[in-house]
Amino acid sequence: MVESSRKPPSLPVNCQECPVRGLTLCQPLSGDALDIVQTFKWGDRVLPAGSQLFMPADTCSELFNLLDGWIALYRVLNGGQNQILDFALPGSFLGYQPDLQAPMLHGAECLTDVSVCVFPRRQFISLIQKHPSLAIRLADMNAHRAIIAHDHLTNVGLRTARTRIVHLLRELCSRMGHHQKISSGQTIEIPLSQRHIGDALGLTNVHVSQTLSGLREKGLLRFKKGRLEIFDPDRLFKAADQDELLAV
Amino acid sequence: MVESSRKPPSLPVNCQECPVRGLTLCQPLSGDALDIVQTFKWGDRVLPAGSQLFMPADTCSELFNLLDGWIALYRVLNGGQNQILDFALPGSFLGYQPDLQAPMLHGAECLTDVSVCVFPRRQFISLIQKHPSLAIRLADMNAHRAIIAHDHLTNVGLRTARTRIVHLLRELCSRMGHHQKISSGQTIEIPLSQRHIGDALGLTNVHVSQTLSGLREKGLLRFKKGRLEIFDPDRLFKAADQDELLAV
DNA sequence: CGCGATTTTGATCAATGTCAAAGGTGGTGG
DNA sequence: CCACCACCTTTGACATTGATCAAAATCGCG
Repeated sequence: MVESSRKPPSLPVNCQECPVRGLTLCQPLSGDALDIVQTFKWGDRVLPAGSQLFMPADTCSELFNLLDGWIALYRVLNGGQNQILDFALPGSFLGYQPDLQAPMLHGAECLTDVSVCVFPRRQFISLIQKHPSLAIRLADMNAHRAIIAHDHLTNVGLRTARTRIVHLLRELCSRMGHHQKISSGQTIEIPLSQRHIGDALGLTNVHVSQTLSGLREKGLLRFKKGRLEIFDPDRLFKAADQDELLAV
Repeated sequence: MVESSRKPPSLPVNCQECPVRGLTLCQPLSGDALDIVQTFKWGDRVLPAGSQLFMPADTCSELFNLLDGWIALYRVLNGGQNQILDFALPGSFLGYQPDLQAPMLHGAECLTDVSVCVFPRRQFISLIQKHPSLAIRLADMNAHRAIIAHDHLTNVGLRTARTRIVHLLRELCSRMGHHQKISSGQTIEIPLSQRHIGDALGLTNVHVSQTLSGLREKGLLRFKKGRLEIFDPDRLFKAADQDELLAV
């Protein structure tokens, strides 16, 4: 399931012309410091849709900057149930946890073909020690992850299936850069299956399907094969903002 | 609702004898650097149970180290619904978000009498720029917050009311330092009302009450007036670990 | 003693899960 | 080109969880 519109950057990637410079960890670095990071990084890697960048409980010797593609971060319980914690978009910094030696607490599954830039885990602490602006940037990115997790938690804890789905889709649109008004009938590529949506929101795929049908029949949106079409953004998002007022 | 066993530290607090040194942001600092932080901090503050350290949308000129007491971090939706995002225990660093000038995204309500150590927000960035170990510590604490949020999300997204409650209580016990085996009949102070539990887990207070009754009738635990009594820790936690096997 | 907040209980209802089956879709190999 | 297969989506019937509403009981506190 590769998106036609997505063209992977040519590898290896030079930091100076990194396609996600302004979004990543490296964002605060000036020209010289960027060169240092350039020598620090191990290289780049491409993975096909459906593969795993790392799995829960892996001991991982690398850290990653997501250059291109979508990745789902998830946990699994003993019972086999799956919770998607977050969707990582280009610019995300992946694999960092407080204890860098500890096994990973979550997995990372590629939703599309993906390319990443690879850092060695070992020397990472000394790198950010030498570049305090990186450490601060890292603190900010982690704080941002916590905020996104809190959004997500609020969505799952407080809202009904219908508004959960609408809020998730809106957040993804906004994180893709569609902040400005979405025009009626606009279509946006969101490379998720209904199962992914359900796993993110604590719903079954069946119920997601039924709920999406309802939204489609009301003329609000259509979600088909990774393609989101928004018919009535005003009504849709105003209702979602006033929360819970998407009633019948 | 003040806990009898809790005695607030005498104020003002000297950093060298800080009661939560090893847990806070300041943990990596040596003697000299600690003195610098000592001069940096504005002072200490005591708040009564039920008061708000800050509220959602506040523009806040301070940052806080929680010295003593419990605080609930929460969000509210337009509809007035309340989601508790996390419970802050002594050592938590409160108020940091990526944009330090932006209005707070969540509120902080004191669950007990509380004492905090207060930092000025303005010069905070320059402080951590001068002390990279602080920046790294901050990154770690933020990563840890994200992990806790992911635990919480998984709990709410995947589990049934009964296991949600058990897992929450266990996590709180563990964060209070009761890692080691909990003995049968042991009682632990958890200063929450059933409403708080519900607000954290996306359940109504009514359903929390009914579920706790069920657990009590099964001889597993009792939760009464902020006092958790665990009768059968083995059965309780083994079942909770195998997830969902707390059936009837 | 009396008041407000919290907890308990019971009855009913709505939202969501579970199960089962059928239809779509894309990919693969003959 | 077709046949087949795996996975995803849709639909319907039914079961279950948890919400809602209401009222009584309990607790903390002045």
